[in-house]
Amino acid sequence: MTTTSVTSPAPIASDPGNVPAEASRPLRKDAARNRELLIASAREVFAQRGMEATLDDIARHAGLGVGTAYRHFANKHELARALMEQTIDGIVAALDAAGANPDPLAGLIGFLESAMAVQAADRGLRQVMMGMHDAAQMEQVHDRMGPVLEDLVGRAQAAGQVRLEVGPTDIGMMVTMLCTVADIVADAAPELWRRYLAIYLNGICTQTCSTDVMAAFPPLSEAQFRTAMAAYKGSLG
Amino acid sequence: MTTTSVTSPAPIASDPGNVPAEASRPLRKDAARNRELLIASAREVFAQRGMEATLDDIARHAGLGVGTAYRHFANKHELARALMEQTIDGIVAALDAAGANPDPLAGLIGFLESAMAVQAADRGLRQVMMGMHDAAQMEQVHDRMGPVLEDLVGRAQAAGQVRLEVGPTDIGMMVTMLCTVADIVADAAPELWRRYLAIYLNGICTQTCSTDVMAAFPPLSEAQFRTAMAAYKGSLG
DNA sequence: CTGTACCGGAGGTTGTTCCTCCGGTTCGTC
DNA sequence: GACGAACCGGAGGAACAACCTCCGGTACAG
Repeated sequence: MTTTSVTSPAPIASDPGNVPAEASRPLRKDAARNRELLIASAREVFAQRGMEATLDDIARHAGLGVGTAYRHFANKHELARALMEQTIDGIVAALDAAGANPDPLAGLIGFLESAMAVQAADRGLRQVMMGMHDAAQMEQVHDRMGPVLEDLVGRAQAAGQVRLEVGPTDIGMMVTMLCTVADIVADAAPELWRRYLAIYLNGICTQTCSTDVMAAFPPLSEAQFRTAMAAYKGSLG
Repeated sequence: MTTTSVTSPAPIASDPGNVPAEASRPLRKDAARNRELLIASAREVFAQRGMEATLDDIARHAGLGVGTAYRHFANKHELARALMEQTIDGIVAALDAAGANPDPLAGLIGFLESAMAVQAADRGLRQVMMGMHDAAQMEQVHDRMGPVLEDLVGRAQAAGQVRLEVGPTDIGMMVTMLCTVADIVADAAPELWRRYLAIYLNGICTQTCSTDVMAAFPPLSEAQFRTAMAAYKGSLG
């Protein structure tokens, strides 16, 4: 879509190039420092607490006052959007790389693993990818990933690696489901999504495999499961 | 929902027996009628909009004033809890029945299908089962279902029907994931959870199957997927 | 017909989120 | 080293939402 003019190569993070309407004078030293602090803080806070975090939260976490935060960013959405864009670009790039893999299933699995690893560590990102926060940004993701994914699945099927009943949106739905797992066990077992990815892949592939993954990431115990589900309480929304 | 008569012979629905501290006189005719209206309305509203519905909403949906609602029920939680309890009792009963099935896998699958069918139609219930609303009630569910599920999975493994790496909490996690799907496609394809249940079963069973289910419930088209994800926006929390 | 139980919904209370405002501080320049 | 512009901080107000109460008016039971 319209590449946001908000940012340059090293987007938001680096320099005073992102006031759009004005060739601004260089930020004063303290202002520049605080801007960086805010961006770093935002990254952490959004990753940890998700999009419902407040600009107030971000400011406080950066050790700054609220006013300072609002002077630098009109609102949290502007900030969040720019931050997410960077991360999503990385995921899309990973998919493009996967699309070039001569072994389509290996490419697909590799992509899923890297994309999920990023999402497992970032609750804000999960919310964007699951459509729970910014619809426009999610659309953009689908625009860029849809065709590549379709091609990859098609080729994996042609190669006899993936069952013929499977469709491209099954992959999207799988990612969404795995994000739910990642949300639930973010604290207890941050890599448990790998187990359920393995099971699901088992379900859509022609050959059974992944016994080793399932051994490496065993199921939650009954007690762990209960604790995790209870903690999930307010986790979304 | 179903058009069943509101006056079921079940707990909360029937009569003035649930004012605890007082052997109350029978409700006046209009009061009794309104009480039933409120209960029916609550069932619909919670199922459709989930637990974040307000007693105000329920009253309005019943065509009554807010005051009337608050006179009958101290708050929405009291009402919700009683309502959910009935539904959950049904699910637990289904599990107990499944536990008695001589074919453990058939029992397990039958239970999952019936439990998911109920949850797919009731967003409020999904929230309770996923721990997003009432922790105590969820605990109760786990207490009653945990042992039966464990036994069922164990027997299915002993019979060589389910892979040995699988644990009982995998079933719980699977249900949770399927609830996410049900949430997303509640409007677009209310039975699509069956497809993903089939895929997961494929992933945890020793034998591949379910080709027919996957054909009967095909994947969303790209366009459907996008629409559903976009609509999911505020669906949770 | 009369008194009591019940109805309705305006509006108060509390809690949350977002943002603004301005006295005081720091920076960079002369 | 001193002055003005740019910046900081956080109290607090505006906007919103959820929840519940109150009381004038209405419908039922005897």
